[in-house]
Amino acid sequence: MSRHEELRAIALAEFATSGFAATSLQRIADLAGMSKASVLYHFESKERLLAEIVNPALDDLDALIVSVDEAGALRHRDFVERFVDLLLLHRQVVPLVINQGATLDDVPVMHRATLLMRRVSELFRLASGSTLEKLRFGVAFGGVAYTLAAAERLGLNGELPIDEVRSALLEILHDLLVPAEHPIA
Amino acid sequence: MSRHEELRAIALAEFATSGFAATSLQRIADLAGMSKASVLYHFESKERLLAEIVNPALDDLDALIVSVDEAGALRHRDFVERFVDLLLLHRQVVPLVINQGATLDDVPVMHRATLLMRRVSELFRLASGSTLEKLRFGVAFGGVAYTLAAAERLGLNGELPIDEVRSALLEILHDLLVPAEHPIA
DNA sequence: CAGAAAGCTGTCCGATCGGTCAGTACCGTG
DNA sequence: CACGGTACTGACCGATCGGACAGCTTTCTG
Repeated sequence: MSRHEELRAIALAEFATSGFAATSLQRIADLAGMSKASVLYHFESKERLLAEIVNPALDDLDALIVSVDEAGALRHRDFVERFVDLLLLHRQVVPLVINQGATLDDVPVMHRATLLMRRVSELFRLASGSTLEKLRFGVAFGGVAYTLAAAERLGLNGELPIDEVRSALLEILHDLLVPAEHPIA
Repeated sequence: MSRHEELRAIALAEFATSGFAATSLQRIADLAGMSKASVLYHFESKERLLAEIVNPALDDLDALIVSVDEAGALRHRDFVERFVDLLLLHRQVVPLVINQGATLDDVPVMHRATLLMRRVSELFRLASGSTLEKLRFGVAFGGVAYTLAAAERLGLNGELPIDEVRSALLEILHDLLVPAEHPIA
């Protein structure tokens, strides 16, 4: 792992657990065993460091949305599965965006995240749905993100087998997001 | 509304939308039309201000938990309803605790919040359940909290009728938390 | 070996942070 | 009128923040 990637990994872990504003460049430098000035040699600013961390995940999300747009129709079951895989792949970035997106929406990369999440919600055409449907969407994705954040924070990576988490999240999300398909109890 | 209460309300709104660390005493003072020194006259420290904001909600949660303990058994449906009402009553505090509890758990009042949430999870005996059950709990409460945070941030208070929100959240939470009672589709 | 480039650092800067303190204006009460 | 508390303020403090910059090594390359 290059020094550049190592710094990105360290910063991501700190941003996700302690918050962007609360994580100083000095702390990142200490964890990496170098000086603050060296961190700013690799990344021209703290904001740029954040952008390089978050953008890859947003790129993947963008690609997923585009592929759905091109397909013309949304196959819920299929989308939920790919979405969950994406969340798991970028599971450290998820809480960062979810928990601090509101606070940092003046930062370009976080604004991009907000726009992408809005497009996801429009994909489900739930933005114009009933209050219940809107809340189902919010609870589903907010809930998954929060759960991943908590798991990440408590270090349950080893304790909770990731494939179990995957199938559980799939079931929960499917229950919440595809209400039309499951019979009323 | 006394000056003291007014400051608490202003600070709560800022803490919830911008975060505790990112909200300076100077900003609170500006919003209240007074000097920073005056804010520190009313509240001996920034942490104390946070505590006075969060503790009333935690007191209510504590009382709810105690009443369940005394009842001996947990009636899921009943508890969920009272819990949702509590979340709605303190809906500005919820995102504050959920989103920033992890970051600020060295602050006593936030640590108290963490302990109380743990007791709630134990109430459902889901802490020792399967991975699926653990995740159901996380998704449910994380999702509700995130949704309330988003609604608060986007100013949907007027747009989303609160009684509609209440019944919708009840339905969603009940679906997620009382899986044994709803027949498999 | 020479010199360019990359990696890294100590030092300094202005701004802002939470918090302290002496002092001031206003208040109801004797 | 005098006075004791309440509300409030400007000035100041040390610490820390993100960032700029000149200069020092190390490494790569012709």
